Amino acid sequence: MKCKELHYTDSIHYELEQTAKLMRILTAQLFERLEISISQDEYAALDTISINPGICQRDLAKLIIKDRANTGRILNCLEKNNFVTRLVDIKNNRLVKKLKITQKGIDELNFINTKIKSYLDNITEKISQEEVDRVQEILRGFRLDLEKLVEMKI
Amino acid sequence: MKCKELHYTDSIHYELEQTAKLMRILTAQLFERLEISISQDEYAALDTISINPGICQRDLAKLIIKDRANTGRILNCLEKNNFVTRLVDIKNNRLVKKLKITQKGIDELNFINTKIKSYLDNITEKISQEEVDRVQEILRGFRLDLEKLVEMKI
DNA sequence: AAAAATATGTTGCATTTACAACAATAGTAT
DNA sequence: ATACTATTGTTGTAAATGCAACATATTTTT
Repeated sequence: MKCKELHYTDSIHYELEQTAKLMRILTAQLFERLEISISQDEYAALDTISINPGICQRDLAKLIIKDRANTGRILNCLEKNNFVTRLVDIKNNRLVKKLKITQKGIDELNFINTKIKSYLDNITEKISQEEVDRVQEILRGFRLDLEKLVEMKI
Repeated sequence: MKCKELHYTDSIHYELEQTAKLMRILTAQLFERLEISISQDEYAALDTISINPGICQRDLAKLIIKDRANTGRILNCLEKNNFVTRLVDIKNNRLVKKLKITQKGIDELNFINTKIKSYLDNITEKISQEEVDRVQEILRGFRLDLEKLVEMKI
């Protein structure tokens, strides 16, 4: 008798959404309080670009799970602040805008990382590192399965 | 040397957000494909009310993590479809609107549960039930900690 | 070679969402 | 008693988001 899954709100799907929603609100409040100049979406984009130098906009959109329109808008902000550069180039014989983080962007990224690290670590302090790692690993597998199921129109 | 946490996009916080985002998109597509008449937010609200009969709007808002305005709008839809009733009553000497699910609402809830169950189960099929339970348990503790940290203006 | 389909980025718009202001009521303070 | 504050729900509005349409260029099809 599986009473666990009778309610959607008891499912792992809903638990995931609620936790993520809270996490997002908390991060926004943290960014506000620490007077961080960019949004958490811009921060995520900047971090993704720093790991994937030369990535084009569409591939970035897929990684940060935003549509191309909003990815472009995020990049407008980052470019205006000189945190990234857009370089028109060729990829698979296609004109694309390749993205690179600037030195100013790297500095900003490090600055934000330093500022928020202790706060973010604090959230998971009650959970052992092994458990955090384990959850992260399972979530990753979960996400990779989801990516196969979802029709991403990006 | 902890290389894991050097990048925000490698953190459990970001992993959580990405996974939840995909989950939300997939659920929306599922609701669309199965021609389910209400949104997933309305579904979550309906489920929450069914578990907490007589709950007032503000308390519901806290549970589904929406502001009062949008919770009210969700309830407008559910009430228009006769899935819930709003009954003006007193709680702590305050006038509140207490919510109850109707028989039609119960039927709709069961109908949706039946329709989506196999699809949702399918997503986590590669993960053992024990692991799902474990992740859910850890996420729950994580969420409860988050609730203490976040300033909820609801 | 012409036409159709695909890929990439941008613009416009309609929906969603959050936040602030308001109305009504009740408790608390001066 | 009057004024101030707090609670609950609604309305209005500005910002965020997603989706469709477009412009441009390339590949594939006929």
